[in-house]
Amino acid sequence: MQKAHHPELGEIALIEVMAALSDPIRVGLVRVLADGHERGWGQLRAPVAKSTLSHHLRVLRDAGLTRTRQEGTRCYVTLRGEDLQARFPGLLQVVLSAMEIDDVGSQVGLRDGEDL
Amino acid sequence: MQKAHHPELGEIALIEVMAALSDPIRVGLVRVLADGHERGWGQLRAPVAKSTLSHHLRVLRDAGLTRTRQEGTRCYVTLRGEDLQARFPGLLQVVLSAMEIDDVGSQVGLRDGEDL
DNA sequence: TTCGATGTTCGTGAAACGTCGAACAAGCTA
DNA sequence: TAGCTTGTTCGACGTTTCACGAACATCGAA
Repeated sequence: MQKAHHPELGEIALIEVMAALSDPIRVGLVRVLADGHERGWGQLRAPVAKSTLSHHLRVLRDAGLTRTRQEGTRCYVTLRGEDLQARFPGLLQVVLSAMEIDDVGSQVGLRDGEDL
Repeated sequence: MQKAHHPELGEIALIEVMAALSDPIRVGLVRVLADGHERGWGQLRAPVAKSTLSHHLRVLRDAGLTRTRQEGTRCYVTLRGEDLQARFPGLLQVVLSAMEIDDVGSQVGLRDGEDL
């Protein structure tokens, strides 16, 4: 499909990261990806239309939170855990903990019983 | 003037906190307040009209990040550092560090040479 | 009481956001 | 080739956000 711009490590901006994490759907996606496993696009289950999901994944990518890889017609997405740790140490960890405390984004999950 | 709703500790929502922190002016305000000192409204210097500043301070208050106290015609604002620590441990610390790394919100400061 | 200072609220407008369905592009598969 | 699947892109729409100036309310000072 196309370019899919990923920001460099040094280009990851705090404001955009925060903005990306201020939507429940996106927070849910981050939570699903938090185990570090790469996920196929189709495994993700969220209560929105596919165009909307595409939009949210793009916001996450543009903010530098995730990396998208393409293989044939499919996309795979991963959390940029190490990059985030390098750029803003501790941020991801703390936010993930906070997500659980507040139970944000639980509406997002994986298809059926896929866990790992 | 009026009510000025402050959320209870348990009502502080992660999504709103993140949303509040996704604006440079508000991040700057948080940074100024990060030393824990209470600040008079008039000490704050930000490149926006006063009605806009009022708006931002309201967003921070509604999100549970700050507490506003009134005395006569003046308002004083403080970071709810302890409450935040209790609700989302480590979050504020990490975000403050990230703010410095990315130098966000440096356009906001205190009037003249006021430091403490 | 009158004035000035301080913040809030209101009305407005521009921009951004979240959402959707439809149309499109690209790659498998038959 | 034709058709299916997958994901992106494109308006469109309504909501929310940010910004401003003007008007208002409140209090302290003159």
